[in-house]
Amino acid sequence: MSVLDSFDVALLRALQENCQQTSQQLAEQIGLSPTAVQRRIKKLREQGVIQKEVAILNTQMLGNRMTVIIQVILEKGGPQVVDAFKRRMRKFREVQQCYYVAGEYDFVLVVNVGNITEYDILTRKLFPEDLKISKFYTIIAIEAVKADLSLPI
Amino acid sequence: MSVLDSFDVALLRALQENCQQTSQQLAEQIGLSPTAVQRRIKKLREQGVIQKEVAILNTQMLGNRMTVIIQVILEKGGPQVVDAFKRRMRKFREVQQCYYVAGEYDFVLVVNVGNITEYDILTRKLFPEDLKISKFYTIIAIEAVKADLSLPI
DNA sequence: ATTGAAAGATGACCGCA
DNA sequence: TGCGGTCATCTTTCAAT
Repeated sequence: MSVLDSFDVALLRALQENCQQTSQQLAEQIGLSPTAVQRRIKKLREQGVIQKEVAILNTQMLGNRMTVIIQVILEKGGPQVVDAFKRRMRKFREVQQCYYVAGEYDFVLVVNVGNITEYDILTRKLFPEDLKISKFYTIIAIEAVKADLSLPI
Repeated sequence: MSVLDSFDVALLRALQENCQQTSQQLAEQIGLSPTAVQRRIKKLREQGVIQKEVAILNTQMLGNRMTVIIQVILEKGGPQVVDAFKRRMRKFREVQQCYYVAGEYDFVLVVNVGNITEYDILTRKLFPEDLKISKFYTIIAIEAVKADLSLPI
């Protein structure tokens, strides 16, 4: 993995804002030729620095969906319990984010569901009896003031 | 705002995975002609259903950055305090996500910084004396097991 | 849904450090 | 050798039918 120069950083910043810009537009912004921009994008994709390029949808336009934050404490029990939990979380499309955290809780989840009924159904599937969940706390989001994943590089 | 049919939903699902697919690729997946796909994408963008299209970067490839979750309690004091806080959070690139929440806390933030020193500097800027912050609790993420914003539609 | 014109991406080639 | 620039070609988009 080669090191990123200032052109790469400028390019990544621009692509985090909008990845549909033409190489010409990007080229003007960062001061390079369109072809050089393309070559760099290709490389950054291959290296995995650019993980994916995705559409961000407007939650408010898709029925009043709700976001909840769930803090989870697992019953004490080795890394295999933790790993099983991680694998489980990755499977559920409703679990947008899952952080393995230090401190009082073991995991913090950001979950998106259509309504409170779906929330209830989901938690039963996420945390079945046989899974070693000790306790979980739910925080309901009233408003997503800001929601992106861009890195402040 | 017109209602979404099953083609739109299929299209949105695909674009949440990868927004760089050609209209031909998308057309094959959802069973429509490339032109129809283009028209629908155009409309969904104009309507704002597709909010933006962005590159997701690999945190691990950009120096060992850290994610922290911060729970904030404001001092009691009308909507103008809440609004001022929201406006402030939107300004900071390090604040990836900010949820206004119900319950014990007023806000939950997901913050990304380069290291613990940057975290310290940031919190001083995020929560200056004059702002009505009563208390904040920080949770350090050991690992981002999953991090996306795609909606489970 | 098909078609044709315009725009953009991709690859080959040259030059420079 | 690695990287940037230009040019030619192929692909994709987009609007009109």
